[in-house]
Amino acid sequence: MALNEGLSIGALADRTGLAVSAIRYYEAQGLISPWRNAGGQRRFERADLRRLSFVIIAQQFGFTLPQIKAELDRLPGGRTPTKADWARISESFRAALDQRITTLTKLRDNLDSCIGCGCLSLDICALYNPADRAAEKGQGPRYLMGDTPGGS
Amino acid sequence: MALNEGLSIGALADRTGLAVSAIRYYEAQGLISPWRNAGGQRRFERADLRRLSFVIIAQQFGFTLPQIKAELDRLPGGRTPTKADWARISESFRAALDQRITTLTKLRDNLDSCIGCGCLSLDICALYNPADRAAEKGQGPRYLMGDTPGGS
DNA sequence: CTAATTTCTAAACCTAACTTTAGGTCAAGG
DNA sequence: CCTTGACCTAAAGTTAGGTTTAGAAATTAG
Repeated sequence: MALNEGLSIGALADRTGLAVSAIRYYEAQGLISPWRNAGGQRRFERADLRRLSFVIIAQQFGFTLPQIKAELDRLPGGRTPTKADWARISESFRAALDQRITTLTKLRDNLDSCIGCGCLSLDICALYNPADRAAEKGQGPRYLMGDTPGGS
Repeated sequence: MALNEGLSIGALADRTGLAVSAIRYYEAQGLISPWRNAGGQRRFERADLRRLSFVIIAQQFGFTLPQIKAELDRLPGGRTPTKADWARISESFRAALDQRITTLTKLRDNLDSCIGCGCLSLDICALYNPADRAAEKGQGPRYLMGDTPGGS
């Protein structure tokens, strides 16, 4: 191994725990931009490793890939997040998390007040909440347990 | 409208707020079993209305349709949930909710302890690699990360 | 009775985030 | 040199939870 040739995709997969196919997919989505060696194979730098860590973490917070890309793109000069950036981004994460926790807790409280009532009535049950459900339209899976974070 | 002919699918859609297509889909998934009139059209009873209410509520709790079906199927005699059943089922819901809240809260605490650290290091960041990442039931590998001590 | 709604079925389409497959190419070991 | 094994691309497949479409039959309104 010569100088600093960077990591191969397989090595990166080993270090991140991601599948090779997932890393290629992330590149296709514009989340990372590895360079290519003479033979056309991808080579990754430490910056890519960091960006991927960021992706993995942000996903746990429920952000979609476009949202994560937007966050990375918003960094001045398209940098990889530094300590200062991270502090700013954390605010957004924290807010999204807080909101999800609040939503779930409210749902649980409704459940508690409903245990034993057995009503399941469309008209009066607090658990049945047409107002919230009416909002969502369109195709695709309903992952509507609470809210999709992100925004702004 | 003669005697007790039951609701048409459109009427049921109006009462539940569900789309007609969704109701047909739920039937295809075995969540409800309406009868058919002479012309082959679906007719729904109040029991179906209740089952659908149950489905709607359970979905808000994040249960998948197969899980919901399992819950409905487990009722003695395939009944629609009554007050007593509901109390029992609520336990299960409550537990699932509690766990979800716990997970999110832990994630938030990790975030708090990480704000300002800016590490995003695969090896030491607490946000990266919560035990949950391996437990995700997605299609892909998503395996556990062993520590990768040592450099590139 | 006729026109306008509803409803019927089956199959195709939708999104998100990937994986799998097919058919080659590159790189490293013996 | 030859053979693995890792890598390449493009396209199609996967899962969840439905929606949309097309063409035909039933029901309802006037």
